[in-house]
Amino acid sequence: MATERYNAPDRERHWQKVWRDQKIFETRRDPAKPKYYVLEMFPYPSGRVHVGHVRNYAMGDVVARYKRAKGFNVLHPMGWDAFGLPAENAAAERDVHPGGWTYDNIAAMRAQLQNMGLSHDWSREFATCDAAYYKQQQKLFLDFYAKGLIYRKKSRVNWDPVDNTVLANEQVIDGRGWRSGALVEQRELEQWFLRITNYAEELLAGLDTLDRWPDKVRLMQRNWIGKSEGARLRFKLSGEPLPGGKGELEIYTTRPDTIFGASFIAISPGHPLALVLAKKDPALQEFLADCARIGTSQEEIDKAEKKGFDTGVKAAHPFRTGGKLAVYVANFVLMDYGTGAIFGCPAHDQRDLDFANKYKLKVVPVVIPEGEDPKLFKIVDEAYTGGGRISNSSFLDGMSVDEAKEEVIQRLEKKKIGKRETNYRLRDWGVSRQRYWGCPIPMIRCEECGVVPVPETDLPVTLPEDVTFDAPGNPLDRHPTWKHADCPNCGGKATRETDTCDTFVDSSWYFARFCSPHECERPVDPEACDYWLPVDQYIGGVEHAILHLLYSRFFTRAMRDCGHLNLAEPFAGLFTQGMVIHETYKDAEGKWLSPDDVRFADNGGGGDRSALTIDGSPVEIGAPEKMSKSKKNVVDPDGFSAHYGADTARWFMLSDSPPERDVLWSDDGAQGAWRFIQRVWRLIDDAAEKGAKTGAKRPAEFSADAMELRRASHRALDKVAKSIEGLGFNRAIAASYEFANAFGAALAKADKSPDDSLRFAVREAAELFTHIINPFMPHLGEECWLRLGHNTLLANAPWPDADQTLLVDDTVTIAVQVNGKRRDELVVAKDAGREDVEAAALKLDSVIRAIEGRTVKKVIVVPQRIVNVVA
RNA sequence: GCGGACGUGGCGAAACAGGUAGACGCAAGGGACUUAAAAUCCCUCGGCUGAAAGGCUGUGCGGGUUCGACCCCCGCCGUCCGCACCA
Repeated sequence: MATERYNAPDRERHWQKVWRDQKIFETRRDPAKPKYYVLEMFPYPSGRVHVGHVRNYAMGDVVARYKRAKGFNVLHPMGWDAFGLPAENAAAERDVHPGGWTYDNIAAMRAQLQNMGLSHDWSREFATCDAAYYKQQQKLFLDFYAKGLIYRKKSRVNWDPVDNTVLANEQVIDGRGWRSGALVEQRELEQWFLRITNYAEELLAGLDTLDRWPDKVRLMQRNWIGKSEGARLRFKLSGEPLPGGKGELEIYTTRPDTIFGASFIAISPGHPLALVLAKKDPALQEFLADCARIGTSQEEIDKAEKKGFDTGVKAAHPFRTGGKLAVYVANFVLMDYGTGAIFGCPAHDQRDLDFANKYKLKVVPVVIPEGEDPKLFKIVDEAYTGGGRISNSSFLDGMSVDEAKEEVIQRLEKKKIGKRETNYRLRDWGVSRQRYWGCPIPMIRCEECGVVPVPETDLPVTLPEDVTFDAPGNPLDRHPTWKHADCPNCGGKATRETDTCDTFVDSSWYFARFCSPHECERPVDPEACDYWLPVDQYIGGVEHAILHLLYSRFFTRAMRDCGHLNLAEPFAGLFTQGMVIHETYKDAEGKWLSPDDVRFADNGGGGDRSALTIDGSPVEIGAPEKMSKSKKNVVDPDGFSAHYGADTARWFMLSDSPPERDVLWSDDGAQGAWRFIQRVWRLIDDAAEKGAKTGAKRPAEFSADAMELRRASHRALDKVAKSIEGLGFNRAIAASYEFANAFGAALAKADKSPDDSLRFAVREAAELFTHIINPFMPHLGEECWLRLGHNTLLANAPWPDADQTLLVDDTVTIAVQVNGKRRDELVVAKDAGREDVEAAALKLDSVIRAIEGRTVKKVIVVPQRIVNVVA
C-alpha cells in the first residue's frame, strides 16, 4: 500500500496541463445533444483573485462538470468586465495607461483562475475593453438609437468645481469630492438615456415567468419597477397671485376613491407653477431656496420636517360645487414622479394627515372600515389606509374602494378632466459618463445637422492611446485631435461625443456575446444564441439583484426588437451566493491587523481563544466580516492553493454553509478540508489495492457486508446528484463525508475477510466515490481515476446512474411513540401491514411500561414512518 | 415608515407534503500508536438527572390547532437585507 501523501499542488498542475492540451472544455454547438449554459458573473480585473471569486466559480464549476458528466453540451465561458474607474485611478496614481494596467491584471487573474482547475472554455474569452467587443456595442447603440430607444436630455450630475470633473455617486463623500474635498455642486448636462421605461410593463410581467430565480430578487425588481395604477386629473385654479387669475393644475393619485376627502393640493417646489408664483412672492422664493438646501442623503430626508407654503391659490373640487382647496407648495412632493402635484386626503394617508394637522386643515374620513359607524368614525393622528365602505362622498356613498375608484375614473373621463393612468417608479437609464476608460458613444455633433450617428462603416470609434491623466476632467475632451471629426451628413466640421458608456452597458449583453465571441460582422450570431440561450444557471452576488440583472433583461428585449435575439429572458435560473467572511483583528492601538500577523495563543484547551501579534502584544479578535482591504481580513487564495491545492480551497468554500449564505473562512475549517482530501486519497488507494485482487468480475451473490456497502455507495451517489441539481453543495459534501465513513468501515472489514463479493463492492464503491467527489475536487478525481487503473480522463466519463433497487431497504426502522413521545423503535419489513406493525408495537416492553395499564384508545400507524399509541 | 427573510448544541449546520431533532463538519475532552512530535485510528460530546438501563427537558418567547409541531395559525421579542417623502 502506498503511504505517500497526495501532493496536491504538483498533481493539480499536471491535470490542468492535460485538460488544456486536450482542449476538453472547448465547446461547440451540437444539435444532437441537450445544451446547458452555466455562467458565473464575470469579474472586474482588479489584479488579484480573492476567495469570494473562488467560491463563486467553484459553484459554477461543480454544476458545469456535473452537467457535462450527465451528457449535456455545456457552455461555461469566462471573460472580463474590464472598463471602469479603477483603471483611470491607477493611471493617475502611477503613470500607467489604463489599458496596459487592465490587460496586465487580466493576465495575472487568468493565471490564477486557471490554477483553480475550472472547466472554463478559454477559447471564448474576451474583455469588454477589447475593440472587437465595444465595436459591436457601438453597433447596438446605433441600432437602439434608430429604434427610438435612445435619446438625449438634460440631467443633473455631481460636479466637482475644483477638479472640474463629474463625479460618480460613490465618489461623493459627505457632499464633498473624494479627491479635492470641495463641496459638490449639481450641474445640468446633456446626457444619453436608454428608454428602459418602454419595457416597464414587460419587465414586470416577465418576473412571473422566472420560476428559477430567488423570490427575493424578483420582489426587489418588482419594487424597483414600482407599478402603481391610478388617475391623472385637472383642477381649475383661481386666486389673485396667479398670473391671469386662472389656470389648471394636473395631479396624479392612486386613490381617486378618496376624492371627496381631499382637503388641500400640494405641488413640488420644482413645479412650474411654484416657479411662476415665486417670481412675484419673495417669501415663496425663500421657501423654495430652503427646500433646495435639503440634501438627498438618507439622513437628511429622514430628519426633514414636512413643510408647506400656502400660495393663496385655490383649486376647485371637480365634483363638489363651491368646494375650494388651498394650493400649497410642499417639500415632500417629488417633481419627477407623476405630475409633481397631488391632492391631500388626510384621513387616508399618513403623510397628508401629518401635514393637515400641522396646518389645521380639515380631516374628513371617506372610507369607513367594515363594522364601524360612519357617524362615529374619527381620524386623529393615524390615517386609515384599509378597505371599507365609502361615505361622505355624494354619488360614491356605499361603494367599496375598488368600485369607487372605477366610478370616479369613469366620471373624470366623461367630464374630460382626467383619465386612468399607470405610473412606474422606474426611470430611464442615463448611460453617459464623462470618463476615458469606457466604450465611446458613437455620436457626432454638427453645428449644421445637429446630432448625427457615426456611420456603421466607421465603427469602432476607438479610444485614443495618447492620453494623460495628470489633469482633472475627461481626457477625451482635452485630447488635441480625437474629438474633431467631419460630419457624416454634410461633411462639415463637427465634434465627437466625448462621453463614454456606463460600464453596466458592457455587462448587459456579454452573456449573449459568449455564444459567438469571435463574430465580427454583428454583435451576436442569432443562430448560436438560439442554440445556447438562455443561460440555464447564472451565479453571482446578490448586490447585482437589481441593476445588472434588470439592465440585462432590458437589453435582451431591446436586442430582440432590433433583430439580434429571439428571446426575452436571458437567465432562466439565477442563484445568488453569499459572501466569504473572516474574523477581524485589531492591535492595542485599534489598528487593523492582517491574519498573517496574528498568532493564536495555545491556552491549554477549553475557554476562549486569544491571539497575539508576532511580537507578542495582545490582539482583539473581532466579529467576522466581509473581507476587505481596509480591514485587512483578507485571505490570499493563491498562497493557500500553493500549499494545500485548489481542490482544498474549492471543497472548503462549498462545505458547511449553504451556498446562499455567508461562509466563514477559518484556518481550522480549511485544515479539515485538507485532511479530507488526504483521507479520500488513502481510501481510494487502499480500495484500489484490495479491488485489484478480484478485478471487476461481478460475483453471482453478494454477502450482507457487500450489500450494505453497495447500498451506501448508491445512496450516496443518488444523494449527491440530487443535491447538486438543487445547488445544495453543503448537503452534497455532508453526504460525501457520510459515505467516506461507511466506506472506511467497509474497507476495515475487507481487511479481515476473504469475502470476494465484498472486494467487488469495494472496487465499485471506489469508482462511485471518485465520481461523487469529482465535480468538487476535479484534480483529485482524475488522480483517483488513474489509481483505479483507468487510462481515460474522468472529465470525459459519464456520471453513473444509481441502481434504484439499492436505494430502498427491505426493512425500515420506525419510531414508536406513546402519546406523542418517542419510547422505542421497531425494525419491520418495508411492506409490513398496519395490523402487524401495530401488534408488534403493542408488544414492546417499553410501550407496555409507558401505557401503565391505561386502555389503548387509538393506534396511529403511518407506514414506514411512525407508530403512535394513544392511551 | 414600507416590504422581505431568518432565529435549532460551544460554532457552521442537517432534518421541513406535520412523523425518531441535532446527520455531516469544526472546536473541545479522553484513549491507542510513537522516545517524542506530526499524521492516523478509537471513544465521548444539547441541558438536567442517574453507577447503568433509563427518566425528565429541549428548535427565540407566550398561546393555539393536531394522535403528533423546528415545520401550520395568532400575538410578542430579536437579528439581517432591500426600498425609502413614489401620492
